[in-house]
Amino acid sequence: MKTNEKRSDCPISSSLDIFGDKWSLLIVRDLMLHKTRTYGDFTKAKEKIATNILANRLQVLEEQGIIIKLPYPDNKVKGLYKLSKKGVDLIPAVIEIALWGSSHLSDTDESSPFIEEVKKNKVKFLKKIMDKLMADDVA
Amino acid sequence: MKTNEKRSDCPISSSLDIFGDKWSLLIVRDLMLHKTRTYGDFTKAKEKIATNILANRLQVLEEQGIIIKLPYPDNKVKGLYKLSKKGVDLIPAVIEIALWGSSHLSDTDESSPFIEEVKKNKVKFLKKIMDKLMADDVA
DNA sequence: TAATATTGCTTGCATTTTGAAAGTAAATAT
DNA sequence: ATATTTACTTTCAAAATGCAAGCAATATTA
Repeated sequence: MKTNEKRSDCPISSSLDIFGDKWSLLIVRDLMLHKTRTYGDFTKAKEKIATNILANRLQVLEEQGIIIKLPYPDNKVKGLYKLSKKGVDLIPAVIEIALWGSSHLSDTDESSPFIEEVKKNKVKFLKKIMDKLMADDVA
Repeated sequence: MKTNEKRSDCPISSSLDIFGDKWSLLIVRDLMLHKTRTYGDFTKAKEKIATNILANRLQVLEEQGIIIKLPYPDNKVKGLYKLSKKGVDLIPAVIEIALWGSSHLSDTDESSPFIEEVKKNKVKFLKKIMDKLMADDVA
């Protein structure tokens, strides 16, 4: 993976240079909805990411300062991944993608609890979830 | 390209199944900023998309109902691509990505005229650009 | 304490996607 | 009538993806 090549100075293009793939934003999604996750938690997500891809995406997202890896309390094998401030700031984009999918794609999980809440009051939901994720010492 | 395989019922995952790559949203970007574009216009964008990839993405986006191909007036060779309603509805997501890139990535084109306008008043900008794109008979 | 299981990866290899370059057919311009 | 433009398609090498197995460092269980 060549993560250091920018195709242009366009902020959209440069963003997609980092997370323009089918997996990166799903990692952000899982961290957004669960606050922290271990490596094993990610592998248990229903989309079934391959472990080599997961390891690569976690590394890229960490290099880019979007996620942070912390030690797991009282366990030297496990690690805890969480969103950084830069990662939390990606949530509005992820939410817009979720809203689009939920209103334009069939057979998507419309009844997902967070989608309903977002539709009811997007600003309130965003504030709530971003505040929660930023609550503890985020870099 | 297998565009018909859904990894899960999650609206984020299903959205990324369609446009989770480095090019699709750049096509949406160009249509958002220029209203309509020909095939040749897309190839002239600064990111230099390969023509085989462009042809494939245009086909997928059309199949998915995100873009519409219209005949070019008085010319049987050219075509005109434009966003459908479903495509216009992707603009909020694209804008959030642009805002994120613009505030978190260095060397992005901060001074791009539309980014400044979005930062000044996002809701107003969105309304203006979406209204404009929806003005003429959008499917 | 010794054997077993868990965790977070890495490796090998086949398949799929991407990307650069060249090619092509239809239509338009000269 | 010839040259050029337009919108692709084809070819082939390189890179990314995905599946399965492997592995070393803990942690748990007997």
